[in-house]
Amino acid sequence: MDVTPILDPLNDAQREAVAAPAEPVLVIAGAGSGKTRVLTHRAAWLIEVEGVSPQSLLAVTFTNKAAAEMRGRIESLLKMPVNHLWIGTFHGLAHRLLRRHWQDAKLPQNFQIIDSDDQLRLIKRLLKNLEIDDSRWVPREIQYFINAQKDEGLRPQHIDDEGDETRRQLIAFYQSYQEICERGGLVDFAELLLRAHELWRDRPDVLQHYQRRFSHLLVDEFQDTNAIQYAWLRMLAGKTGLLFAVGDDDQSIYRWRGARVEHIYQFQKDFPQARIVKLEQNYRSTSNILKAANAVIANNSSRMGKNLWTDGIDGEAIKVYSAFNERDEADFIIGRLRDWSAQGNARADAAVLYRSNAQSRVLEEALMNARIPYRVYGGLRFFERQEIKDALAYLRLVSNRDDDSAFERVVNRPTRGIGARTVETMRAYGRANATSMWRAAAAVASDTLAGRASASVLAFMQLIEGMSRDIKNLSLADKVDHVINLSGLIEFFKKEKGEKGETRIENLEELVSAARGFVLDADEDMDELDAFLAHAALEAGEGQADAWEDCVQLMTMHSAKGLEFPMVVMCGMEDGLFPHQRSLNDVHGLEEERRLCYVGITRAREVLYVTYAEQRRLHGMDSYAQQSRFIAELPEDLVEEIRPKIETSRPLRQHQGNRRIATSANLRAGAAEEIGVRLGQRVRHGKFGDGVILNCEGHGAHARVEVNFENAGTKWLVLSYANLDLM
DNA sequence: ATGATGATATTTTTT
DNA sequence: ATATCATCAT
Repeated sequence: MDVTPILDPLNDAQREAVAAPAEPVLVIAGAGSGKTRVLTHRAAWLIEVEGVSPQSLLAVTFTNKAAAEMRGRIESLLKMPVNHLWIGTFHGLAHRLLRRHWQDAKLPQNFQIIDSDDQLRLIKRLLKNLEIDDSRWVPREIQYFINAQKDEGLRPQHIDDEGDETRRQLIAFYQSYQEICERGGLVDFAELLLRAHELWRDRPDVLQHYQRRFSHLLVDEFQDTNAIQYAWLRMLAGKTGLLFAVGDDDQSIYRWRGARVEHIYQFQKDFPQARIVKLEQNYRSTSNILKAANAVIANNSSRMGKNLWTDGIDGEAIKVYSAFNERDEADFIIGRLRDWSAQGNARADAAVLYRSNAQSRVLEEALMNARIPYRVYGGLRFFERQEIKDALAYLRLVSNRDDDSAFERVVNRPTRGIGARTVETMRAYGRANATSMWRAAAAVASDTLAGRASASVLAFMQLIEGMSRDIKNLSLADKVDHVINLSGLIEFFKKEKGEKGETRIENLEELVSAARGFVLDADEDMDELDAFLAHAALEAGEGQADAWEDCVQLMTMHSAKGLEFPMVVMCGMEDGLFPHQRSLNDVHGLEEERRLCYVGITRAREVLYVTYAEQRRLHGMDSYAQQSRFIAELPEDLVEEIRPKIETSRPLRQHQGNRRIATSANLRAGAAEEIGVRLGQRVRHGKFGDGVILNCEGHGAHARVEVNFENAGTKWLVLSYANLDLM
């Protein structure tokens, strides 16, 4: 057996993990230390060297992208396709189990998956239906509560209300929500995991089957597992299963959605014989960047402890720029991006990272003005678009009439004379008789409802029944096409003003293509339409499937995790923004923000800029902030401060006399002359109108003037950007 | 059923 | 500043 291709490209630590004997292994893999490489080489090692059948391997990831990448890399290592190797997301694998054992899991065969948006709508409707004072309840919080309980593996009957009325009510909501889901055969994301766990818990025979089959479990991003995911893994591993988990406690940034780093410590308790391997050699960044990252993360108290190092070069210093305001910050970034391009680098190799999405706007405006192509990550994905979800809801209703979530979505979309009143009547009937909207509609249409409403409801029901009959023997794509055409959605969107409707119709056509390209997994014995609907829910598609152009990359630090760029700008580094205001108050929150900062820094390969604005317009208000405490945590000797401001405009100290003030005034006048304006000069601004120059500071591209506008008050403007007309 | 008006809140995101 | 949402008027 030639093990060279598997072991040769590895360093000692990586090799120790990959070639570990049959024992549980926990790999603490620092950023850029070759985590995916270890995972894929371990799989190859097991198959090729240990003779483990691919069928006995289960590899779990968090995202579809990671799953696809892992499969691709294992196949290229082994130089053969590994179809029987189960690689997937926790949710995807749980879904697979539930489809195979739908009866044991007490689900209808055609159960459907609802996404968080469907879930939220369901909860909003539930509140209406229960005639609850909805000013007291925020649907999002109820959703959060339900998911948090499910993530912990808890059913309503397991939860203690602790004598708290609010909590008691929340538990009641969970209960009612669950009843609606059960009735409609609906399964939300958290439910997939919980059900799969309960399936194994309640059916030892089923569990045993999988325990026997999967002798080796590989887990990616282990620090991101929530309680139910870890419980699921532990159950599957049983006494003899071998868990190989890879993660980084310092990159745990998803506590707010249930992830528990503590599982890394729990692992060592649950598997005391486990081998722990730390990967600390970094193959991504310059030494300076790594030193900075190490220094920042060292301020966290709860960590396993790890120090990244490289045998590469020191590289450039980390450049910190303090901007006057967010526009000046954006201008500075534009300048650096221009330099970057001018030095012959690809724009796509530069990324601008920010803490929250709202920050992208100013950057986008500046990039647009500067004619620099850019791409914003995140945003609406294909299967999440309204029109797509509308079409899918029709399909869901065709597949299962009791799907209330789908029913409510499309019953009056396009408008067909079934208004709020009529729907309310149906809801009331449904609630009173504990039945679905569809059955309620049937019952109500024949007696309770008035003529017009009744006719509309009957027409809707006939439409769905008709669709169901018509498409029975059609191919999947033709089914989708037919349902879209009969639904009336096309005409409905045609009436929409602007180009929006046009785009929506194009998207619906795209949905038909997606259906045409959909291939049902050969060893999955399930209805093709149901499989397609599940696929739509579990893989919402690309956020921005733009053609690959050479674009600057804009994204949040969260979405940057797992990526790397030769040049990185971390912007908006102000206390209150990053670390975020809502995380400032508790230690856990602050430490998570710091880990996020660590993630941001370690995205950079060669060049790292850190910027902040002293003044920022946020929520329509100007606010002043201190630079982020994380900036102060960067070692001084690694940092180069970029300070364009000149000292003349610094506030004068109390003890300074008139003479100094006069000098200062002269200096300002001189500075004004230098940048081509005169104090007291009248100017005109495109937006603020006419005004008078009161003051100025800085020079070159950073020169600013203070202008007193007749109608807009006093403002500081960056001269090179403000486009002032001198009068 | 649709549109205008005013109140409200505004991290992070995958499945 | 702005997006979302409920409420009220047309």
